[in-house]
Amino acid sequence: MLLAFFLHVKPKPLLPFNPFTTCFFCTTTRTPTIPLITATFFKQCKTLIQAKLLHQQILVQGLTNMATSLMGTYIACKAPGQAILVLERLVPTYSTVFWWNALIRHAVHLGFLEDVLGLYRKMQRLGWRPDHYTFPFVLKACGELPSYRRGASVHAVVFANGFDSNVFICNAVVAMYGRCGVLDGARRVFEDLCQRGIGDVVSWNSIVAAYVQSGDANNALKIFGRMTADTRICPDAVSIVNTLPACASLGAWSQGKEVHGFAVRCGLVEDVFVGNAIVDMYAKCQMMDEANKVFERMVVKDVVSWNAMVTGYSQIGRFEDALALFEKMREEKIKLNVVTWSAVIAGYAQRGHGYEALGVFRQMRACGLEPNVVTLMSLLSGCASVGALFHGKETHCYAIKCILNLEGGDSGDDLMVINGLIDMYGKCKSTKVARMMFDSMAPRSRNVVTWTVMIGGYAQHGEANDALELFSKMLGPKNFLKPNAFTLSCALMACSRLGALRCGKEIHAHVFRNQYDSAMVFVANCLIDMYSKSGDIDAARVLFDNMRRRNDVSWTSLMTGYGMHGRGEEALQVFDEMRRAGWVPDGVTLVVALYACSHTGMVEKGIQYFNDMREEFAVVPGVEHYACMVDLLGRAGRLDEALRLIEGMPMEPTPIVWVALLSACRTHSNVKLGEYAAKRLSELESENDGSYTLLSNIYANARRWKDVARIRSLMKHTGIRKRPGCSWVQGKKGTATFFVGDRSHPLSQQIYEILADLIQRIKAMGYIPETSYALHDVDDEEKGDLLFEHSEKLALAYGILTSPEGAPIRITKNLRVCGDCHTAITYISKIIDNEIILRDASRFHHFRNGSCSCRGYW
DNA sequence: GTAGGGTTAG
Repeated sequence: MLLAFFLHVKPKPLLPFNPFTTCFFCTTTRTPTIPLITATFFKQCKTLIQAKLLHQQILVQGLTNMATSLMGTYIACKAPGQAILVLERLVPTYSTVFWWNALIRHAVHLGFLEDVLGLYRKMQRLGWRPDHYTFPFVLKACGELPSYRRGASVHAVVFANGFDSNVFICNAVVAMYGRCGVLDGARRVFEDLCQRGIGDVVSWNSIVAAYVQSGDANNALKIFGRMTADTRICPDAVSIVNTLPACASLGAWSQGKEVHGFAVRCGLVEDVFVGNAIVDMYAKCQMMDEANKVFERMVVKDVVSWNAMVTGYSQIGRFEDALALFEKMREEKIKLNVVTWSAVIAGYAQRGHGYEALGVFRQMRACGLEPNVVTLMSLLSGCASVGALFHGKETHCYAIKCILNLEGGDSGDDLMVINGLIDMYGKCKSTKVARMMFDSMAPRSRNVVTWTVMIGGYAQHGEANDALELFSKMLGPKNFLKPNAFTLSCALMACSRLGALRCGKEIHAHVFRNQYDSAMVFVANCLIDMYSKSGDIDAARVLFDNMRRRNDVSWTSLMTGYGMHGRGEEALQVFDEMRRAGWVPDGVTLVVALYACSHTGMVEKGIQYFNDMREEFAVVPGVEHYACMVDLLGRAGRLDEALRLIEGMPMEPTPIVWVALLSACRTHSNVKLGEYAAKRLSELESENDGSYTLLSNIYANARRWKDVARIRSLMKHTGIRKRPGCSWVQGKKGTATFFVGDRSHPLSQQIYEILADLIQRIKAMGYIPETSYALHDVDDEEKGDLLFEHSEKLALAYGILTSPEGAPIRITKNLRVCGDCHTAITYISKIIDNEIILRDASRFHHFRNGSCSCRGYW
């Protein structure tokens, strides 16, 4: 017998662990001995082969009393079939319900929940009746899966077999229903227990936990109240620990305080879990001083207590305190866990400090801790916030290594990480990679967030058409998923970018038909933005007036709309109303107010706001405010003042400031200052095609053709190409897009005919082409021809061709409108009936009867 | 029975 065993063992000496070869020789006599099988063997068994070796040895030695451990080992090696074989063959004579229960217990402990249910079914098929010991385990498995259907059938068996008098089992039923989210089921069983007077503290705790887990904090607190009033029941630590998160989620600090007091009276505060729950409750209610008081008094603290404090500080924006506490943890040699590190990483990420987040992540790795899903999610949002594509890719590698289940079958965590990755790639302007990930997913595994981050990625990076296409695909019959408020906001953002009024209105109708109460303010603000950026500021106003609830963004969005449409007085009226309504303008609101002033020529008013910012609004002027002021003074032709303002700035001017000055120089034909601004821009290494074009236009206007040529060759050398101007019109049959000299449209011939006719007619009215807007050193007549083919003129001709009489023609241009086109369109508006609404990169122009709403401040 | 995480606007 022994020899046979030797023969079996010997051929596999290379296994990393072999319980038998390691202790098979007596060290003194060098003779073979029979190994003593201990619990360690079972624990160390990690592979199926090792488990089978152990199995052999148990057979050889006839150690049937070790069958339970062996079954557990097989289950741990993911071989429940083998475990059942043990049950059926190894101990046929002993095979009783007891053994089945042992097996089921092992499977539950190891989390093999499907196997638990398989075993449960099989034992019944073989004629074994589950007993009082079986049911709690099986119910636990149903709850954790969760599977209401199977849970309910187990409940039926419990009921049919008269186990409903067993409190232990009934409590498990309550917990099972709770975990499956079937609250009325849980409640019925619980109330039944109470009525029969057999409910114990565990029953009460279970029903409270059920409500808390389902997010019904109100009912959880109600039941806790009933529990404290019931003299037969004495709440324990678990009751407290269950209830406090309910207070926290409601922000119900006063009820939390009562629970805290109750815990003190019952002497339960000494319990670390209770202490932690109290600290956490105060932290979540943003009462960090209270939290700190409890934390300081805690006799026993663990890493959870510290983490609750660190997270609390981080989440209310007291990140310095969070970091200080984090340092203290390290000083006091508290063993940091992955939660601690993740909290700090998330803190940095939330403040947009992606690189610091990465640094902390590296430290965490250096401590030998593996990131988990939460760490990676925080890290990804950090990378996304700063557009750190390279680090994002690095995180992607970690995700593949540590988390993503590459064998398919997306678990919830996988999906979350994939969504985070798509979001990161989208925000880092790698929409192509994002889309590849999106497309490579099984359609059914995508959820609303997956679609939203992809749509949002497109919308944020100027690929608004793709965003809307994807949005309509999402609603299509193949993948109908109900968009949530986030999705709608992203889609509306895309509409805003395109000026896609028709599509925006469809989304508005969808919002109207479906209830989006919880996030209505957010969505309504996006609608205001969409209407105003699509040219219908009055619709935006109606929407604003009808809002039941507003926030500061609502007000600012409306102001922005009025400002863009050149209705600066109304913008400032809204500003005043906003303040009268009790809202405190922030930095953004002031930028919008200044912007409204600058686009309407209210120079003095703007200067006044700017000077009063600190005292009246308690906002320290930032670079963006200075840029607005340079724009304001520049548009008004006060270029010297603008320059002086820049020179007096307390911070380094950013490119936007110089661009503002440069474009003012273009408008007011100031070559010298324009050259200076362009030089400063190039020092900041942020020359873009726009600044070259502006400078070139300035030279052309001064007829300095050599300089124009120089700029052109400079652009060639540096590889910077002028972004092609592009205009589009939203027609009934979709969008028609035009580039300069575009002849690709099917109606091209008619468009050019109409245009030629219009030009003839306005020339007769006194229009003179402003040739300085053409970027070519050719004679004036030819330049005039190039001007006539500008995209906005083509778009207008198409609009006239296709619009019904009297209907407004809405044109959008990706760059600022060309000065010559502006003049030409002003003339044209005199001879046609339609209002022309032109949106360019800077603002709206409403042309009607030979004048434009911008009154020259474009 | 306790802690941490994803998508939206001016």
